[in-house]
Amino acid sequence: MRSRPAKRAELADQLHSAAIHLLRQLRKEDDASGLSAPRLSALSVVVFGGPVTLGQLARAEQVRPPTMTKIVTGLEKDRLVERKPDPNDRRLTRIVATAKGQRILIEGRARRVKSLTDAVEQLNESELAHLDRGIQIFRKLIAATATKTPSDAKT
Amino acid sequence: MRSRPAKRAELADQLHSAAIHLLRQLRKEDDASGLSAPRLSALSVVVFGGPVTLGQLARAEQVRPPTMTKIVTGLEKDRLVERKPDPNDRRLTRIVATAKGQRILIEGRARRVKSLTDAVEQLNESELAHLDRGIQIFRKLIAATATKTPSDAKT
DNA sequence: GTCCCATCGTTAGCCAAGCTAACGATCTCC
DNA sequence: GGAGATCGTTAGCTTGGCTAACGATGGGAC
Repeated sequence: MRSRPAKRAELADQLHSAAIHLLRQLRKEDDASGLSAPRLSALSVVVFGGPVTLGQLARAEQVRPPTMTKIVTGLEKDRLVERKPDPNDRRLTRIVATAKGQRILIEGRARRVKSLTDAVEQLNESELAHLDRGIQIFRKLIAATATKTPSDAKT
Repeated sequence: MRSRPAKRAELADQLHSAAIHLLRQLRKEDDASGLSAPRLSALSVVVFGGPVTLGQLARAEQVRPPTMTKIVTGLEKDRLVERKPDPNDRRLTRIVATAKGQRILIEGRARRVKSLTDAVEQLNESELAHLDRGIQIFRKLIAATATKTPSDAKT
C-alpha cells in the first residue's frame, strides 16, 4: 500500500485553498487595528529584525523595492517606524521601529489573529499536536517553494 | 506536563505568517496562467458549483457584490465565464463557465500550485501523514473563525 | 390594479498593494 | 577622477478590496 499518488496534489490544492480563505477571514479584523497583512508583516520584521535597510525588508517580504517603499511610507505616516539615513553609506535607508510601532505590533497582531487564536483554544491536546506538526511541514514546504526559483521555468 | 499556554497563540501566529508567505509565493506563478488567486477561486466555484448568481458567488467568496462584479467582468473579458440573465427573475445574473473556463481552471490551478505540489512530492510518508492531519485541523480552524462572526466585537 | 418596498447587480469613486521603467544620488573600483 | 554598480524613490499602471448611491425588477398590501 504505497502513498496514493493523487493524494499529494490534492493536499497541495487544499492547502492553497485553505490559505486563501484564512487570509480572507483575517482581513476582516484589519479594521480594528488599522494594520493590513503586509504592514503587519513588514512591521514584524522591523521590530524583531532590528534596523534593516529597505532593500533587505523588500527581500524579506518578497516584494519589489517600490512596493516596500509604499508600505514603509504608510507605516511612517502612522509613526510606527522611522527612516534613518545610514551614516556610512548614504544610499541606504535604515528602518527602525518606534516605541509605538513595537506596542502596536504586539496588540495588532494579537487582535488580527484573535479569532484564529480563539479557534486554536478550542482544540484538544491531540489536535494541537497534529496542528503543530502540520505547521512545521507547512513552513518547510514554503521554504522549498521559495528556493525552487518560481519563475525559472521561463528561463 | 500540560500544554504550554503560550504555545497556542504562537501556533496561530505561525499559521498566519505561513499563509501570508505561501500566497506571496504562489502569486508569482500567476504570470503564466494569467489567473490571480481571486479569479481562480471564483472560477472554481462557477465551474464546480454550476450556474450561480453573482450574489451567491460574492457570498461564497466572502466579498461584496461590487468586488465580485469586477472579478466576473475580468473573467468574462477572458471568455472564461458568461453572464446569462435569469428568465424567471430578471434581476438575477446567472454566471456559467465556458468550455475554455473549465479547461483553464484545471490547467491554471495545477500550474499555480505546481511549485507547492512539487514540494509536497518531496515529503516522505511520515511527513505526508502529518501534513494531512494538519490540514484537516487547519480547515476546521478556518470554519470556526468564519462562523465566529469576525466583526461582532464592535456590536 | 397600483403603489411601496425589498432585492439584485451595477456604477462611481476611493484606497492599498503589487508590478515595471526610469531616475537621482551615492559608492566603488580602476 | 570617471565609469559603472547599487539603492531608494517617483511615475504610472493593474487588480482587488470597500461604501454609497442608483436603476431595474419582483412581490405584497391595499
